[in-house]
Amino acid sequence: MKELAKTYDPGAIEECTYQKWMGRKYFHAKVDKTKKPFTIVIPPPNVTGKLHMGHALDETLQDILIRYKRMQGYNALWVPGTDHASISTEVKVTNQLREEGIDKQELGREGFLKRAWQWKEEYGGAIINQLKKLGSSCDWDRERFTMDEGCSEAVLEVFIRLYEKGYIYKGSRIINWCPVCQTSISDAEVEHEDQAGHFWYINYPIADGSGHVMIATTRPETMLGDTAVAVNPEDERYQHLIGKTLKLPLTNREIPVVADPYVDKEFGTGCVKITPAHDPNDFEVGKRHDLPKINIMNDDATICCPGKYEGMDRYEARKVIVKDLEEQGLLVKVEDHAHSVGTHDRCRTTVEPMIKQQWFVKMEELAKPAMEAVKNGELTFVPERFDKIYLHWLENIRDWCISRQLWWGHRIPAYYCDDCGEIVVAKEAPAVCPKCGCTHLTQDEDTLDTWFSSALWPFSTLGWPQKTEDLEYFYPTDVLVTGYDIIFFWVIRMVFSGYEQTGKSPFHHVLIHGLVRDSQGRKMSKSLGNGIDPLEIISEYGADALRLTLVTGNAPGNDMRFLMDRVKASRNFANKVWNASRFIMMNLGDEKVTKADPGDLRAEDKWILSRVNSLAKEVTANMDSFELGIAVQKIYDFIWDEFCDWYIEMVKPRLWDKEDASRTAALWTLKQVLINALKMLHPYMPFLTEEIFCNLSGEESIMISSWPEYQAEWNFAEEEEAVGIIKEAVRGIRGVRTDMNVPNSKKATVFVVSESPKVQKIFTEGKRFFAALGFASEVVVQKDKTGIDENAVSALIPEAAIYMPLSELLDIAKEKERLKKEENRLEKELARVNGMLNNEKFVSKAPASKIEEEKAKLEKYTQMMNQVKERLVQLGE
RNA sequence: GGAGAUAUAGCUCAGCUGGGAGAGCAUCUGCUUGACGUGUAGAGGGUCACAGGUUCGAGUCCUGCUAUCUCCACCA
Repeated sequence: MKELAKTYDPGAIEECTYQKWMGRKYFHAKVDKTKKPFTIVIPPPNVTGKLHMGHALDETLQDILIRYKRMQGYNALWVPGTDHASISTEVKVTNQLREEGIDKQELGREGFLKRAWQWKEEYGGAIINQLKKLGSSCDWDRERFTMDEGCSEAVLEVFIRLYEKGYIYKGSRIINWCPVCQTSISDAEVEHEDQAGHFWYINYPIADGSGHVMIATTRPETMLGDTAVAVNPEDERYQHLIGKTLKLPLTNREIPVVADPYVDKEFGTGCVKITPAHDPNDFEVGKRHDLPKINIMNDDATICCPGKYEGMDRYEARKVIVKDLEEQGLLVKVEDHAHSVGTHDRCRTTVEPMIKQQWFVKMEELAKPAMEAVKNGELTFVPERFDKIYLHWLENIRDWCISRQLWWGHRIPAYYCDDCGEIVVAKEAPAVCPKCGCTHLTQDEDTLDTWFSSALWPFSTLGWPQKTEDLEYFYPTDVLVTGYDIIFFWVIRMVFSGYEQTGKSPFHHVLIHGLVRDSQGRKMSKSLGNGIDPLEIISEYGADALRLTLVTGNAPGNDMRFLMDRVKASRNFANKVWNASRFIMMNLGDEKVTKADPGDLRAEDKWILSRVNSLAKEVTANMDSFELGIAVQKIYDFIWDEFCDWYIEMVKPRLWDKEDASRTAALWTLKQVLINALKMLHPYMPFLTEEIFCNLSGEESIMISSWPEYQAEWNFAEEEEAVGIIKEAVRGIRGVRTDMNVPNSKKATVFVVSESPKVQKIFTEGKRFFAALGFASEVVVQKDKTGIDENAVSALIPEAAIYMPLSELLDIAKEKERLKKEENRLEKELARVNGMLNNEKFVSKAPASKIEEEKAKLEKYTQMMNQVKERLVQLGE
């Protein structure tokens, strides 16, 4: 057994421990029908990504579950990988090219993709290595990428299947356009934010010269594309206008006044300009009234209408248009108006609704089984409240725009015949057009939304669409762990894709976590510069300390603040475990101590065995219901409080005494309990526990050892009670001594007075604890106060009265004060208990066990109260 | 406009299906006892936001209300 350092040094062991695990293939899982599988697929981080606290939390939770299940004997598989992250990566590569003075368009599609792959190979792996620093036990042999061969095949397969079933269609519809990224984006990618803006009131002249119609708009520039003005059909003010024609200012185009219930009579002027090509609502109104759709913008959001405004940016055009209207006397007034503006979540640019030919997934039918899954419990969210958010989104789902005007991604497998216009959707380019037989076919230029491929991740990574053994065995996966921020983007799309393609939910449970915020509760962000780098925390405090910090004291689904004080507390705990282990190993020396004679086990041994036993039961139950923070809190308290501060201290005298017949039993118990505690801690703190476990047990690895299970022979109720009483007594003695300012060096005889033979026995057997824990020189147990100095200091516990003849130190005033306080407390307790027991309704309605419990308390408090009163009388009160 | 979350000790937060208010940090007072001062022993500190209700009993369930945060939503 090697000498251990005085403090735990994570840096010294993490790297080589991880290498050991990798080398021995402990993370690797293969089909084994004799074992039950447990599968998690990683939410693939973007290849552009750098490990941040959100990842650290996400990976830690998954690793805890995987390690736990692996120890429980499951065939645990954690599939890792990365996401190609279409826009993010494309922007990165484009910028890199620009720095080299290369224009993306000039380079062309093929050249660009070559560079993008190079970029992916060079930088895309960084995050994978960072995940390893955390201790993640992913099966790296199975690492996948959303654009690798298998995932790409799955994408083609799904696209074609959905197309053939009519779920994917191409259509000219109004979509969200990002003028900077120059691509369409889905509704989910639009973030709405409130911005201060204006309301411009503008007069549109009636063509027959009979006056004006006043409209209000937040976007005057879009009037260039107006093709109507709408009023509510029931609006009495405007009945006479319906059907009339207006002269659209600045263009002199004539547009009709239409009646449409969409218009809110109360809002604005009750007259709404209709711009079908640049507003989703207007688009709908336009469809109902068969209005023309006039596109007024280029892809970069400059005006494309011929004339004065052509080429102006949309905001510049707005200014000029307002000025022109003012000059023509058509601008009535301007009001401040806050309104919600849609922005692109990647670049914050205000999106422009535009009509474009795009590919869509028809969602209505696909959403049904996804909703049903949650309703019938096939799929559960932890915590449950996310059910509602998920269902609400699905109930209101709209078709999913999946085409992107980007190069980096899965190219849409649609081919157009240049001659006859036929569309062919196929895995490979057809040689000839099936309709006209020509050979002039061109593939669609667009790529797919990056979430299209991640939607297939749980099964594409297991070999789908092939019917692989892996898929058969490991799918559906068990748990998906992710943040609430991507439920819409990802979770929902995986679920409906899973049902559609495999007939099953891709996972049974979704464990949702919140965001890791900074110490002030702000989001960690690049622009604020308040991000904390997990790798720095790991190098300073260790991966285990970081992991523990991230999962302690936080309920699922809630955001958490990242506090350095908590990291330090976690580090301290690691050190505590280290030192407790060091102490045990020092005492074990070269002894193996593989067994103990049960007859040699003392009360404290049985107590701690019993405690670790019930801990295993509780922790297992907590982990099974995903209460990972509660579970680790219990392990933490057990190790630090019960095991270190009590058990180890209690057992020290037996260890010092080499002649003690029960020394081996103590060593054996220390070892057993430590091993069990380490095993329970291992999913949380893998490196620390591995290092100690291997030194202590001589076994290969803790991560392949078995999870502690509750065992009936380690259930010692009697000893638990006895040690409980001893602990109370020790606490009482310590409390009194501190109160009286008695130095530890001042030993005293401890008299224990109890009438109960059972309690007398407990204290007689427990005498040895009082020397070390209660600074006793001698312990005398008796049934009354005979022979005890009147002026002895007292400590009263429910089962006994304890006296210490420290008369020279007895401060009567202080002792009285303490007793009064105790009397006070007891009075309250007694009042409460009596109140309950005297309440007829309580006695008749409460469960019998509860009544018994309260009766027992009454007895205990009464006994205690008598002692206190007696003592007060003794002190002349 | 809907929906959700949070409100518990000075700070950051736990508290599962209702049955005597908890942790870490901070504060105060002790301790050079042979694992650990990244330690140890003790102490102080809370009308569990507010108001009702259900119940023998509510931090926990219900209703309302206030504050803060978040998500969803096409009000020009």
